[in-house]
Amino acid sequence: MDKRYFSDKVVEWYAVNKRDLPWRSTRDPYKIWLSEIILQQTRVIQGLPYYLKFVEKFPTVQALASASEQDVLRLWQGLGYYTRARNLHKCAKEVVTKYKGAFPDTFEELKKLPGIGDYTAAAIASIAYQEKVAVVDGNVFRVLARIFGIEKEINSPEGKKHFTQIANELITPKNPDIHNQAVMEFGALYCTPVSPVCEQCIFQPSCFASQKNLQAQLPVKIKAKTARARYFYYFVFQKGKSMLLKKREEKDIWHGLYDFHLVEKTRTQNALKVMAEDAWLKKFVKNAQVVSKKYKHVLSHQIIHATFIIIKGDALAGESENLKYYSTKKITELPKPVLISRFLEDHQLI
DNA sequence: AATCCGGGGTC
DNA sequence: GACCCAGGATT
Repeated sequence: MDKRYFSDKVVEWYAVNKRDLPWRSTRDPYKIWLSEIILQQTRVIQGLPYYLKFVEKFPTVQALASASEQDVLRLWQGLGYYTRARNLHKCAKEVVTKYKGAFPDTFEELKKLPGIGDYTAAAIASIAYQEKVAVVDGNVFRVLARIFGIEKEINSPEGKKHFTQIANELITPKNPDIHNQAVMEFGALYCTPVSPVCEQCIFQPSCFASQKNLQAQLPVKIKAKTARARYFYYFVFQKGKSMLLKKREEKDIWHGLYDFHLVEKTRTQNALKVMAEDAWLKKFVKNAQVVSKKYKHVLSHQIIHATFIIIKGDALAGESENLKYYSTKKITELPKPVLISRFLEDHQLI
């Protein structure tokens, strides 16, 4: 397919078919940045309520910068990839302190900020400042691979470089923002990962993948390794209307979020045996009233098998800095992994 | 260059 | 329940 034909047609298609989304009716770089961070690896339908919450609570970059990381994480709760939230906050603070509250207006300068990589820098530079730089996200990979029959792997450095070059050859000097959004929207609404709507697609007659029936084979990617299994034993100490919570500070999943005292094993074990083997926990075995409940939590690269053991009664004496009792009311205000939230709700503990 | 971070959707 | 999606940071 001719490149110019594609660019013209996809922009025409966008004018008619684009969704009406709140971040598309603003020129505020702050709101455009916020939407782009939220939409990383996240569908519009899932990210939209979070965007609205953030704009309402933090209408400006200054408001976000002066918030605590706790508040930002709590508002982010449930979205996943929590590094995005920590970098969001960090970035807001940098914009205020290093750029006097105004986002930098070039691709290269934007990339220096935390949480802003190639894709997000291109999105902000083009959408907020009309810089002629192509965005290359999952939608772009897919649309270009299928329509032009590009069989390079999208998750290799060479492949990524190749797609970036093609995307930048396609982009029109006039309205690069519209062109970028058009390709992504087309990928999100028509040229979808599974079951693309080729029958109604304007490019169907000249689409490489459609002609050769290779929609399911394109784009090509190196397949990921299988997830590793982890076994978490959570000990839920209840003292009246309080529970013992720990802030996760180690370099691992759920950094900065709160959960219970945790013992990790490499395989399934009896909960009481796990207790007996732990120097600190074993003294609670004899007077513990144990209520056990198992959960499985599937992440991209690991599978968490969690067993929750409730220990009732005023059992604990030694509270430490990152392990202490929180009232039921306070717990609702803390950022927690979904697994913990689900457990607390199931047992009506909050 | 390889690996780590999560949600939800699809079949 | 297995598989898919995929931007940025870290190592």
